[in-house]
Amino acid sequence: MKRDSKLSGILHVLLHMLFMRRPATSEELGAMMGTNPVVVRRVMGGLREAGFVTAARGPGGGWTVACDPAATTLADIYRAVGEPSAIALGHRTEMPGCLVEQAVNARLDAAFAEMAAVFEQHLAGVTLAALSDDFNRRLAERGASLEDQTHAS
Amino acid sequence: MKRDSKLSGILHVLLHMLFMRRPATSEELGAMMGTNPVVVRRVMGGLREAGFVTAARGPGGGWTVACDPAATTLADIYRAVGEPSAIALGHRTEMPGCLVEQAVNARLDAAFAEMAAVFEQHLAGVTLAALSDDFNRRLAERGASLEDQTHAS
DNA sequence: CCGATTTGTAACATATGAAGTTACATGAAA
DNA sequence: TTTCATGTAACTTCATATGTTACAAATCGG
Repeated sequence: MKRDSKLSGILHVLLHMLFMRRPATSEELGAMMGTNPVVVRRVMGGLREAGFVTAARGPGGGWTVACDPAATTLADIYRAVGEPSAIALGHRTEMPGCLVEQAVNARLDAAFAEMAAVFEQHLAGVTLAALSDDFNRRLAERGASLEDQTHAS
Repeated sequence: MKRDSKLSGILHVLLHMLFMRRPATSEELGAMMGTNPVVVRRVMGGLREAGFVTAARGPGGGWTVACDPAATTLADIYRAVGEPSAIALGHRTEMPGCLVEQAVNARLDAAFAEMAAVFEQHLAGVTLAALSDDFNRRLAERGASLEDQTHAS
């Protein structure tokens, strides 16, 4: 199955934005994510609607973080990007007239629901600030500077 | 994302096979699963290699369950069908030179690993016999007979 | 007002992978 | 030796995440 990488991608650019003092354009963020500016706008649009970022048009415009990183969890971001299904398995048929299929689906659904719950709980336990701390820890371990990470790399 | 339904499908036919006294052909199983006999052979092939079913060629041949349903768990079957990834989310890049991406990936990987573990544990706690019991319970609730479930339905 | 810059969005194109299909070889039973 | 069945390779189809093009709308500096 082709994996959805919206969450991964958007977290990446959000974290970069936390270290920038000025609005970031879709073009810049696209370069960071290795993708097209339009893709960035599409995904960031969800965050904008949810109020986690703001967008400004025109020269000097771009995207700005508009939430408290210590109060925003990965679960919030996950929902804002449309909560794409985290589960790659499914049923063969959704409307089984067959009782065998019903028995199978019921068990699998229970497992799927458990997975989804565990995932969201995990995300809810990690704030953007925590991610930012992770990053700073890695920087320190490497003895690298913030500027080294501005995605010439 | 297109969901992988091999586990769902194969459990369905396995359960049917438990209630049959004779080998089931790929054609019959395909009709039950609403798919092509070749697809059935492909997936059953994994179970055969793992020893959970046997296949016989020629007239009167077909597939036969060759394991103890009370000793075979859904986790066994899941592995036998190739353990397709249960997780629909992924990283944007796998080899990040960027420390931001590393920080993000590490957190997401932890969440994914937790999901996968929970899923396999859940599957490991359900035997084919338990599924069969589920089915019989549903039959009783409905007051239906076994024959009603032979997939004309 | 004008032109440059940037977001917003629709419409279309590409790529990936699960599932479906065709074709034919192999083996077993009557 | 014919018929029924699996075994498997090769190809097609379909869904959908992502990428691309095109252009409208808004904002800023002059």
